Amino acid sequence: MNIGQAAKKTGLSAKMIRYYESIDLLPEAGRTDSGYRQYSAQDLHRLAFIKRSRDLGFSLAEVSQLLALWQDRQRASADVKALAAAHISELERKIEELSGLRDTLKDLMDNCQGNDRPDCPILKDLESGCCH
Amino acid sequence: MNIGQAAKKTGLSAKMIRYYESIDLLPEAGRTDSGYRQYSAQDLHRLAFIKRSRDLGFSLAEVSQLLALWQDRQRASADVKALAAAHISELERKIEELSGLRDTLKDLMDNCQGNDRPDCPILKDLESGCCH
DNA sequence: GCTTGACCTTACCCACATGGCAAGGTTGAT
DNA sequence: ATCAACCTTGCCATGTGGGTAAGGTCAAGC
Repeated sequence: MNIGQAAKKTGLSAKMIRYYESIDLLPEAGRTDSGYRQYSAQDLHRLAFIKRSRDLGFSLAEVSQLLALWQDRQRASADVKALAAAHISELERKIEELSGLRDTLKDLMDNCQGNDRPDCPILKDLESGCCH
Repeated sequence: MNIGQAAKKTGLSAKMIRYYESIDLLPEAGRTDSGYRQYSAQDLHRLAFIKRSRDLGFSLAEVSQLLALWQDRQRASADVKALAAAHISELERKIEELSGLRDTLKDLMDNCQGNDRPDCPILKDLESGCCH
């Protein structure tokens, strides 16, 4: 199967499949005589694993670790669970960070008339950190 | 005041101050005879505005718009409020997205024993999107 | 056999916001 | 004079892609 078909079947772009190969997330694909990459059902399986992992927000470095665990029949499920837990922690950290920003902005917005006049507590806050 | 001092006072790095100047977020700084950039209290004020805006999660493009409104004495506070509202919407979209990922991962984790054995529902999920 | 269009290849440049490093000039204090 | 601490510009890197160009290949239709 050519790269375009593999891309369609997995939801990845051909570009990204080549990129993953270039950073050794994928082994070098087989080639036809004319140099076209060829993908087997097993290759598609690996690509789909990557796609799903990315969709769940894992970084490529994390995907690399997950792939290693996936391939390792001696793995301990605790290792996978630890990776997932670390990722969840990171997600929660980001969620907290963004929620804090949202709350701050909401407070500022609620105090802003939002009319034709220039007075604006949002701008007042933004300039407030200044050098006094 | 030299760039290092301005950086310390605003919490920005000297590198970023130069970068902001290069992308016209800042006017070209004054220079000493030997070429050192010089910053006035007014310059610091603008830098602090940028810092605070960045800390609230606005992109540099949004900061640019905020600066324009800040400088415009004829501005309507509604315009500032609209910018803030758009940013809040974006924050909430991201929060929802991350929360969804977190919930999915939590479900998977809860079903994983996390022991020495290789069986792992997390890996099973990751490979599940495959080509059948 | 030739053309055409769809596919493939590599190799660049772009984004975002920032960090790092190198090579060299300036300043101020000792 | 020297030395440290500052400044300058310029280049490279990050991570996860998108775009685009110049060229090779393949299959279908004529």
